[in-house]
Amino acid sequence: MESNSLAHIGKIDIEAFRKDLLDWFTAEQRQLPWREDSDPYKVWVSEIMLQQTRVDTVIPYFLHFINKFPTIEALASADEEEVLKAWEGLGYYSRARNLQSAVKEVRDTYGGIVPSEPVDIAKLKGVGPYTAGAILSIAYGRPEPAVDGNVMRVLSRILLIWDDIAKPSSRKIFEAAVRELISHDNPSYFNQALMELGALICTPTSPKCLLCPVREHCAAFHQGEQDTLPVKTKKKSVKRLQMGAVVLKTDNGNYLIHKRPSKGLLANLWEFPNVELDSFGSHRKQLEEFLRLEYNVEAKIDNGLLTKIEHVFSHLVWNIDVFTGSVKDISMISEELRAVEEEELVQFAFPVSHQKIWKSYKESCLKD
DNA sequence: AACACGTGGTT
DNA sequence: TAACCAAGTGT
Repeated sequence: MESNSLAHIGKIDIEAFRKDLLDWFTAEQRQLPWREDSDPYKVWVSEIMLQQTRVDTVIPYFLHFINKFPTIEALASADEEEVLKAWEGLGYYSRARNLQSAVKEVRDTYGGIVPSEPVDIAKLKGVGPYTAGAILSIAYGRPEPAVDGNVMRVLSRILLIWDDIAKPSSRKIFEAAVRELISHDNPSYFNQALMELGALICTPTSPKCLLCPVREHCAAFHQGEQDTLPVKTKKKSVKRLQMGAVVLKTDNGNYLIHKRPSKGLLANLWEFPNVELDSFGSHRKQLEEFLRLEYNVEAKIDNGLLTKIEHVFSHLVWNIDVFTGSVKDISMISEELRAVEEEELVQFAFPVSHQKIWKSYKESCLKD
């Protein structure tokens, strides 16, 4: 990390590198909804959505979200339920809650103007070093580094940096590199160009070096190391949990749904009642016991599985056995449970696995 | 520092 | 198909 991580930076013709990179971006950049103007709020929303998420996935969510919450004021005054519903299916739901929290902070503390000072913007919830640099450079033209996975991959190759990019401590090496390389005439294009190059040309596998506008500046290309960089250690394998879930119909035709806790996995999203199962005894009995003890609900679980659903997260996998069942008396229903009509379900934000549960349930109803 | 935190596309 | 990947942040 040390001083020799950036040994190759002195060998680059920085002026020529900037020009080649910016000329390429000017000619080849994709037309994306968040590139139509540099409204700091829209830049902000796009950057949060793009965290760990593909451009093609984000586009429809961004269009809908900006249409529904066009301004900081609109988002700040919205119900959290509405915001989560607009985020449904995007994943990493704390992004949505942190974004709304930070937007309220901007309304209340900064007069509704996204702060343009690094120390201020970095305080906002959900705005880390990358997002701060992205907003500052793209919306305000400040020469701040915006180092994401693309930038680390691209610069590890151009500058032949062998540090492990999976280590948090490596990011500052790349920030130091960007501070030396960045165009002060157009920091916005420079940062976006580095990311666009990573997305379109300098890809994780099979980089398209023969199409690369800066290959003559690239140490890895000259040394034939483009396929060995970046160095990135592997993460450990995920844990598997056996879950049981149940679509529970009340005697007056409503369905029981549960709101998840405000912290942790899928926070504040709604779901069908579910619990981790052990391998001893009947899954039906375990579910009935869980419903009685946890929610004070006396339920009859039907014989036979409705379906099995696999829900893959970054760090774990749920194998969900899905049942159907009925409840007679919900007078003593617990707080986090709601009995809602079928038509009302669309108002609630569900994780993808529970959307699949409902879809499967509706398909099974058609057969009767 | 290491791990939690979603989802869908690719290899 | 299991593993990996994609414009990271919070704790």
